[in-house]
Amino acid sequence: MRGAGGFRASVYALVARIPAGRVMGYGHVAAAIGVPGAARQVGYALAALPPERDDVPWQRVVRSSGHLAFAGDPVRGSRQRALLQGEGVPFLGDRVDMARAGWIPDTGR
DNA sequence: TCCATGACTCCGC
DNA sequence: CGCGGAGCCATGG
Repeated sequence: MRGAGGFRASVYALVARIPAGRVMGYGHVAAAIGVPGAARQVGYALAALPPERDDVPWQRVVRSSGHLAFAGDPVRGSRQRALLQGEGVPFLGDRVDMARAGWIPDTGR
């Protein structure tokens, strides 16, 4: 899992650890699994996320700026925002309040 | 093994 | 503060 022969597996495992009401940036996730700069691959991994992995809260992964990845998508975009708000994620207009909703694995907070 | 793609990020204007 | 371009790295054909 983590690291060897499973970049995507590491992403799924970490995203699955994100508690409700919290979010992480793509770059943060990549760095957390040991591959800083691979933010695009995190999104790519979630894009390839199979239906079986419905246990992975992909909606809790947003951009470093706090804006949603699907901001321009009227279908998935609105759904992601609805899911996050339903979990109690603080929003600042159209973007997430990373200062409060941002979650770091090691801190456990 | 090489080439093309992409749910991103940083930097400059 | 918004827009555009270049850089990055893993995955699939």
